[in-house]
Amino acid sequence: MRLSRYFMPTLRDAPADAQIVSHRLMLRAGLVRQEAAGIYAWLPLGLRVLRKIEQIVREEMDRAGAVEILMPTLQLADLWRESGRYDDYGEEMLRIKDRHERDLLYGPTAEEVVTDIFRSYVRSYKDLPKNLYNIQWKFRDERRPRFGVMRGREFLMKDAYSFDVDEAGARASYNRMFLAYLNTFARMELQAIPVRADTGPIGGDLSHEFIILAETGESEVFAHRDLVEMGAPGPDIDWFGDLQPLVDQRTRLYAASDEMHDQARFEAEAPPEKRMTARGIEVGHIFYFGEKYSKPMKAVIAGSDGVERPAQMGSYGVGVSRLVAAIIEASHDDAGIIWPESVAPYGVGIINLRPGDAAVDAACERAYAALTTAGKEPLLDDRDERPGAKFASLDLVGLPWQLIIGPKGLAEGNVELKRRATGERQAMPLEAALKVIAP
RNA sequence: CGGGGCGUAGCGCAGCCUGGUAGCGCAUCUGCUUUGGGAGCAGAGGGUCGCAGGUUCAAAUCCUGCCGCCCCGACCA
Repeated sequence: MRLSRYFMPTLRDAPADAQIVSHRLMLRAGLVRQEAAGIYAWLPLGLRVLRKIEQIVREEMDRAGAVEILMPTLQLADLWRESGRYDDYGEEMLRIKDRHERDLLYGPTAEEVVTDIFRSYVRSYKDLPKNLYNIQWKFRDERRPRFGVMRGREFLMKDAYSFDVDEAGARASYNRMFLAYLNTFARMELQAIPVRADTGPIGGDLSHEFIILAETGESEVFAHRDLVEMGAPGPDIDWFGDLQPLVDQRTRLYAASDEMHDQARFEAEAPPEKRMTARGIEVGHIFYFGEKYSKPMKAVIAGSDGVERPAQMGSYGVGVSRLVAAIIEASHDDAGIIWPESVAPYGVGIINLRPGDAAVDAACERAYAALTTAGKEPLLDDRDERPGAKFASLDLVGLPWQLIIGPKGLAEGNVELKRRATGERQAMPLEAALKVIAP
């Protein structure tokens, strides 16, 4: 993409409304524009990041055996009356009427819809397990939207729903999601800590929140340090084998968010040098909730004994749009965003320091063509701006590499290659720089 | 929803207390000079001062109501 033809409205000053760093940087870098409290338009750069995150989530869901569908944003109130949640959900649900005076709602989640789909087609234990997911916009009429897209009223969520014939199967489904989440966040270069979460009235120990570490996060986490260092299991595990040991390994170490924290247990279970207290952002939440929806909605499955029983269900959420902000919170500096390579909107910014200079233009075009061919998605800054302005706006939008091409360097046969994350710069011939970026 | 704050040009702000017909920086446009970390000079354009009432000879400024937005708290991907 050439900046001269692009739409990347960067701002020198962030609007006063934006308080936290990710919100300020998202507005300054031209990723989003606020339309109302908690409601945002996604601009080209922000949309590209959102799509890349979405794609990573999709790939890891697919790998773990989940199957993508797309459910509507508008849902029938009658379905929610069946589960009993229409009256329970409260003011956060955006309720609307169509022209026939029928009650609809803009979905805050999709347990009812997916259960309705499931029960329409699946009858036998032989068809299980199933895990259906979608990546769709959700609406919650938050009392207090805040922190930009971190807590919006409209947000993009990946929500998966597992169906199993019994609790053992449901636990296996839960484990797949548990490990898939660790892989998902690891691909975004985030350190995610699974912490035991409140399961509410369902009980049991099968609910975890995934907190990513960021100094500016809203919640405090207390965790055994080994948990962070253990990292993700990686893609090459036997997804339909016994995952329990891998999960146990990661759940027996102490980890709690502030509301679940027990200092005495923490001190008993983790030696002082292993106790880590940090700030974090919740980016995922998984639950096993059994028959909560399948029972009232009569999503029943015939077992091998021929007896019909409600399906055992779990649900698994990832805040896709929230992740955009969370990644920025976890990865930025005074100059702007530092995108992990996997979610960067473009792979490399080519800075033409002197548009109109034939040699510089030619070198930029050569780099642009080579990097495009190599799949590195270059963004060529060919605007008629001063060098300083280009450096500043490329630092702000945070592409992993900057390839700086100007007359002075070219006279010596060199371009300059800068790593955004470290600030490290190196002069070298263009061909060498291209090899570094696209080996 | 309770508490606090803020709405003046695209963005950041001053002016309001003490009413007299709107200003600064950045951005934008034109010209010239510049060009390796957000240039300099000269000129230009752009504002129903959130909205609606009221007080007054006169309202951005005072009063009332409403709307919007932000922050803290209680709740949440």
